[in-house]
Amino acid sequence: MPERSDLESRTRYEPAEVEPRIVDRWLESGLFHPEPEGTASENYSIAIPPPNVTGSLHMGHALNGAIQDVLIRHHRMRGQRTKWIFGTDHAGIATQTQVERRLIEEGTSREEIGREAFVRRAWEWREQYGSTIVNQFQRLGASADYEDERFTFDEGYVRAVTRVFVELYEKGYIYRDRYIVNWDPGSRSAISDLEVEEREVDDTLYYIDYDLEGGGKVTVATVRPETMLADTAVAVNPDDERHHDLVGRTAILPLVGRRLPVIADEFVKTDFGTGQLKITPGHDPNDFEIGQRHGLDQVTVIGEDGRMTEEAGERFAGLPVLEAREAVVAELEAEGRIAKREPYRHAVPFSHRSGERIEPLVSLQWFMRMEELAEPAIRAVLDGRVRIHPAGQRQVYLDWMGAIRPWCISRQLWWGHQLPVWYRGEETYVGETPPEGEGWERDPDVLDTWFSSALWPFATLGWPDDTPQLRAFYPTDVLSTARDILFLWVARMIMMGLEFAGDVPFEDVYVHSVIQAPDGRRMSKSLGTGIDPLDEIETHGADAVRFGLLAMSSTQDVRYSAEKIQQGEALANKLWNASRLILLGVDEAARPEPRPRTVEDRWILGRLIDARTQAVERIDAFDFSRAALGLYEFVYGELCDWYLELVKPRLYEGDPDLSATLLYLLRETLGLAHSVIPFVTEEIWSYLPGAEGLLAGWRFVEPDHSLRDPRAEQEVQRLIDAVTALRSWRATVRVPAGATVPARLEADGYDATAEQLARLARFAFAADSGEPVATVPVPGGKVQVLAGGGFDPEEAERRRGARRAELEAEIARAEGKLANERFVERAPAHVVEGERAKVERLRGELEAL
RNA sequence: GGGCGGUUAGCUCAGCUGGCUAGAGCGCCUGCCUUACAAGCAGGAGGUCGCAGGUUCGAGCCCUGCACCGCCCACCA
Repeated sequence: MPERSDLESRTRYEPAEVEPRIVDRWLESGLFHPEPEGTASENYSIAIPPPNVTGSLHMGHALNGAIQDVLIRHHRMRGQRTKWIFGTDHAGIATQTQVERRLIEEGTSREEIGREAFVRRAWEWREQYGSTIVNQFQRLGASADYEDERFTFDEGYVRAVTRVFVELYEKGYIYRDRYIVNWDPGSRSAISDLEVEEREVDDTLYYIDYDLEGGGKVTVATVRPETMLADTAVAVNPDDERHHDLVGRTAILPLVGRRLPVIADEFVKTDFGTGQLKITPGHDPNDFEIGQRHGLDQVTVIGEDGRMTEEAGERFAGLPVLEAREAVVAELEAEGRIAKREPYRHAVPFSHRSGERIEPLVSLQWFMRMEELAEPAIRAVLDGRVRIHPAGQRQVYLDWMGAIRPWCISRQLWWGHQLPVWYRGEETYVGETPPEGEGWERDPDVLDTWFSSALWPFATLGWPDDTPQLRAFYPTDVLSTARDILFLWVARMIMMGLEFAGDVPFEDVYVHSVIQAPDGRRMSKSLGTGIDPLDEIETHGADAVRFGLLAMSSTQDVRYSAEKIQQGEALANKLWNASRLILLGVDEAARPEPRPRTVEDRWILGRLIDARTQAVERIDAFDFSRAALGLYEFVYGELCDWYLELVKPRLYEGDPDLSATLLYLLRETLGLAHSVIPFVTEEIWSYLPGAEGLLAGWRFVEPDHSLRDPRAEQEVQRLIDAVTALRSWRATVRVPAGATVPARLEADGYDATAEQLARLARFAFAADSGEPVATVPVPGGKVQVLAGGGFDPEEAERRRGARRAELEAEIARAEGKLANERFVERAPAHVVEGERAKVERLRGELEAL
């Protein structure tokens, strides 16, 4: 049990000491693991975007973790049965690449040790590193259901993946085809369009002459001369008058001698190059389609190993692509066929995974047709069953879904869900269990990682079985994620959820900011711009990092702000020290209970209700920045700066009602702040008299609106404004900080607060009728400063003059408005009224001066 | 090429459906070790809201054009 002496000695909150033991207490409590009872509509659930099993926490995880945890803790404290579905993704390419790298370091390779041994190594890798990211989420304070952790290779999960594949195959959506794909030489696998990124590259554009049969020539432009070996046609635009006569003729492919028909196709641009285009259906996606339109042959001269094939001819076979390019150019040069070369900068596809340049090639792969699944997923967003925030992302989703293309789902990897497909001669078998009979061979390919991820919200809950978990937590409530996987993952979850789980997978999609480096560049390890959230947690505390990230977050991308983290750190420390003041000062027997006795008591109870109401609204609206900053404002600007200062004398005297009120305020504030800064609030909770169990498991009660007292709130606001005015005056006229200023209060509305005003501003009010030496306007009147208080009369005069000028200018402005008939006529009454009231107020102040 | 978002204090950002003298944090200046916190407290300076037009009684906010910056999508070799 915490000791009072600890509170006395710990004048500074030390997150690094506190947070790890709080994590342990939470995990031991079982609070994060709900029993699957009730219905999904009454419960609250979120499925985490599963991090890569061997990954580690980056800033995006930290932000998204903070966001989801705020939602989860908030709803848990509002009394809902709450489940944060947690687990990890096998992350096909990423994990396989890491394991392969290790093998190469050991002087071997995946080919050398074979598939079985490789998969075993990958599992070992997972055993070794799989807990890292889990511990890191725990360190962040994420209150996920770790007792029910899922992995995309869990037995049940694999069953779900297989079931979905087989059903989609049986429906005819999944098919095998020979088609041009994005071949990633780095991972030696096909990848989907979404895993390709364009990068600007400096290339050379070569102009090559091809002879025409019967005389003449065509000149084609290309950045990849080596692919000419696979040309099967030359094309011109049908409307290009320069080349009309060429259509139907035959060109001779240099170095190879193949006869190439000259065809007409709309794709060819008349204003690029020569308007004559070499057609290479085997190695260019556009040419592939042109080839299909015209029934051209596909020749493959580049193999999956990135080297030229036998078909390239014996001079080139076996050469890596770049060497082949040089060799081809050299031979063309020797034949005098390079008409021109020019430097050329253009966008080229690269693998998002391996970073290598994509090699488009024709390959036999499994594809999934998407239109049928997209249609209901579009409708779900259009009719609001799924709401996407911010709204701009909704249109992006709809546009992409409306133009959806087939998805290449097979990957030539070993770490993944192997296709449930077997072949025997010409026969193909697809099923959840292996086929009967001899001689079947299983397709070696695995599924795109995103295929299994698409099932995450329901496969984690036990689908395809009808489980209590599914009934209690599907559909989930919110999916929070980064923009870059809106198509890759979110859209596919919606499609799969509707098709297989019979409902949308979540009702709200929150697309959060991308946190950029402080200089605006992308945060990345390779650029050296990455900031490790765990380092930040170590130095500033998880509360600070959570607060800072939430305060930074926005509907657009934001730069990482060290100041916001420090603001969070300051808030945690402030709350800790405010709690020390309260806990060390209250009666030992006191228990939390609102017992307002004074105007400031009534005022702060009203402020608390407002703070709480706003927090709920903001969190419900996914406005995390304002939720965090609003909390800061309440704790600093209202509770600490004013209320605690106001009640200190009563606290030192020992007022039992105040003790009860203070403990109540502290308890409610801890509850209010907990979802944002869970650690420091939990730590303080452990010292709070009358607090039972863990704050993480505490249930909010609805605010008691009968505690509101608008008049008291007004009086205290007036007091605050007056104190501020007097402090400002004494600072500018150089009253010594410790001095008390003798004065007479000539203002209304301070019956209950005059004493406080004098104390906080260090003035002494007397009924003295002496001649004032200076006047300070305060709301409702003025304070007449009497002789005896030392101040700088010149400064006082300067201040008075400056203020007078300000007031006159503002009064003139407002009166100008009011003199404008059209304003009085057309502006809403309350605006006009407000303007009149302003003039009156400012005139009052001017007169007081 | 198409689309989306941005440009507000020295820095990072708020500013909701147009309406008090445009705000916050940090930084800066001044003063205070006031028995919760000096990583604190109090006070202060600092902004022609990217540019040019327009609508309106009234524009940081709405409209048009322009200039930069960022992101997404897209099949010019």
